[in-house]
Amino acid sequence: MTQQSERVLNADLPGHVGKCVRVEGWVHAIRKFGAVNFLILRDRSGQAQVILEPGQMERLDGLQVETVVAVEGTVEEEERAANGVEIRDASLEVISPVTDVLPFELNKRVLKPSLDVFLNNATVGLRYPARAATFRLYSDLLFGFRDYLLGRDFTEIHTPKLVGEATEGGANVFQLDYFGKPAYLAQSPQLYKQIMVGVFERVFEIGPAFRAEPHYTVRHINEYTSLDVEMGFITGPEEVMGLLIALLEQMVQAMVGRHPRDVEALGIELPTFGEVPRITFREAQQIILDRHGENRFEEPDLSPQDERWLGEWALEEHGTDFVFVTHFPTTKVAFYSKPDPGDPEYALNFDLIFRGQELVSGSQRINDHDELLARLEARGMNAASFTGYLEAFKYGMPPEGGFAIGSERLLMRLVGAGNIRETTLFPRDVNRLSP
RNA sequence: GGUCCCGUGGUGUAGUCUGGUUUAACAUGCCACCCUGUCAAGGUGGAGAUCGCCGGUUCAAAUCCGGUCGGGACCGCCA
Repeated sequence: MTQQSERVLNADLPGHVGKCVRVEGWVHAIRKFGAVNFLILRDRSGQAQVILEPGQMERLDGLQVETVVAVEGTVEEEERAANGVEIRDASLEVISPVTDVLPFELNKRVLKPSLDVFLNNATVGLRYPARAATFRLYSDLLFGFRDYLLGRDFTEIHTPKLVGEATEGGANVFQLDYFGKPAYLAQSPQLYKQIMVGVFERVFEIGPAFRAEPHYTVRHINEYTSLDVEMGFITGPEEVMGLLIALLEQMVQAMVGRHPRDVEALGIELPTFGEVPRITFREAQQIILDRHGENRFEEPDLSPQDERWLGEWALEEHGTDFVFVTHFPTTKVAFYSKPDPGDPEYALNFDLIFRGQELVSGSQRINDHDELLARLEARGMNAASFTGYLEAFKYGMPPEGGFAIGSERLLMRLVGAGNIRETTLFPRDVNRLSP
């Protein structure tokens, strides 16, 4: 049995100058010059340049890029190589040959295929370095999310996605057959996370949310990953909003700290936080009237155009990429949102707009059992189907509140993607159920 | 669900408005050959598309009309 060198990652090669190493990865590109050939090898850490003599080059005859290979050779300093080193005197071993031509080029500066073609071939398309980098940063954002919350005594939970009742009412749920009974895919962990405040005070969940709405927009998909936070013993929604901003700052820091080269390579414009303005729904409408001459006072909610305008306002007037809009009409918010005691027409809720798009919504919740019951009945909802939820309030619930971040939207806005499907690994939309 | 746009080699586009010198063009990819420093390599040559599908108008359709399927954008709704 021949002694096999231990694998070295491409990014670590500069620390192995003069040594014989083994690298493994995918053939990203080949540049043939007859006598001397360049092989660009890609692994999880990055790319490396290998010099292949013609005899070694022959081993790739008939094979395509993305062939998986192992290369053993000597690391040499080389100014002309991309990261200052290259591998010479290399011997190449094919680990997994590729004979089919790729559906589109992965080794060009720009990715050419339309989004539809890309997504139909996402299994290989995601290997495109910039796309892989995007999702590496997504992982960092989630790390930052966990890191911040665990550090503040939050408990991570996972609540069921198969539920017997539609979470918040409405018909926009996927129904399925559960041993002969109707069941639904959870549209939100909302009710369960509130229940869990009664156990842990502070909880969070990273999990899927399913929405059966047939929406055709660049910012909606039918399965998305929701970043849910819920906390008890709050003094008001302001406390929750403060935590949200600090949390987002840490998430961005995690991204920059863990993969600064990806941040740079993707040309990410880091968000400006500053003092995030907090305006009420009515104030937001006034701003739109003042700045754009559009009277929105009869509208029960903000339109996408309104959100874009408010994003511009926040940037120009407050130098921040964020703006809170609070106190939406009580009739418009979810049944569990607490009305403002000072003006019950409006709720103690908030939306956070990031770069002109709704990113987070949250509120202080009704924590009084009887008030909750009355609210359900006033809305014509069947209180009997909320028995388990209501029980948690019957047996003692502190003032509490929370929010949910659309994780793919956050990533979309950070990397400047034009469509949420670009920041979802395998998006589920009205027409797409595979891959 | 409403409105509007788009389907041309593997991929991305031009050509469509104003039907006919279009054996459908260009780039990239693929194949072959040349090249000792590329890094979006370069050069020469080659293969690859009955122009989404069905029907209609016409002497003639990628081009005009109708239907159909597929894709995209905006609105509604939301994260």
